[in-house]
Amino acid sequence: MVELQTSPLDTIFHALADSTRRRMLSALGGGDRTVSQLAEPFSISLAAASKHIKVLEQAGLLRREIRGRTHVCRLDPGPLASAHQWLAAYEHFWTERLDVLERLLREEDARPSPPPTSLPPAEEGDDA
Amino acid sequence: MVELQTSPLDTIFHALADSTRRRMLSALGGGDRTVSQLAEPFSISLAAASKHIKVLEQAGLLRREIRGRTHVCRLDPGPLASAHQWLAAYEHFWTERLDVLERLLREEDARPSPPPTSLPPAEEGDDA
DNA sequence: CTGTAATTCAACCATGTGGTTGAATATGCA
DNA sequence: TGCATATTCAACCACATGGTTGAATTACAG
Repeated sequence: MVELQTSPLDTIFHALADSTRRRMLSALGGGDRTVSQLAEPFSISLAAASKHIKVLEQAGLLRREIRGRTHVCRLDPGPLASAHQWLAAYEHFWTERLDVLERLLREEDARPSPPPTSLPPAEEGDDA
Repeated sequence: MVELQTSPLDTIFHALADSTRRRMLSALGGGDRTVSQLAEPFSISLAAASKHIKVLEQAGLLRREIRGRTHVCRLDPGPLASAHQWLAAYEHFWTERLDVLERLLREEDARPSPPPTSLPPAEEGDDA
């Protein structure tokens, strides 16, 4: 496939698509953690945990400060904000449910094919 | 690996971790679309597009109504709301940046290892 | 120096992913 | 009936993913 164009959002969402990594982020939400501390709750090898941490790091969700022989990891919320922002574009779809119903009832006649409403930050500029 | 426990959030974030699928969601934001309509902007086979749509469907992001020989797809924003909500737990990390700085400056002495603050909807109950 | 602790690296494995192509399955239309 | 349209299915391929184990690297401690 060779995937020549991987957008930041691809990487961020992929990093979030694993519950081990999400729980690591949760832990980091409580403060800085070393690699071993992040790995501790899971019954996987340190090497496996190290790979997960690298995925988070490459998604920009985690900054690493090497202090002697231990690596201290800190949450970087920036990419989470990006993801949150992307999702926010769809917010009205789940918040204005009753509103939509109301609007439908208010309309004089039903349009057979409604003109595309289109999202503000979407279509081509989706990954920008 | 056999992945015996896949959480909904795993599936949702995985579905979002592909720009083709995100752009399909964008299109659906503008109204219902058939499979061919969703596939049209992309230079991939219909079979490949069909697979993407199935991923979105299994994540619950898309509902399909079979109308004769065409499948009409509709955006289901529910799972987007879940993802948005999960991210919202981290919102203060990117909104209260200056606040944190201020708090640090206000503190009398630096604690060497700060007591874990812990996130409200996180840790074990991350996927619930 | 020597041992141990923290972490990564490298090689390997099973399975998943995203793509292809060609055939199958309906459905609509003349 | 017969053909075109819309979509999926099945088999295949290259590569990614998440896990393992064992060795390498680096730093602290006696």
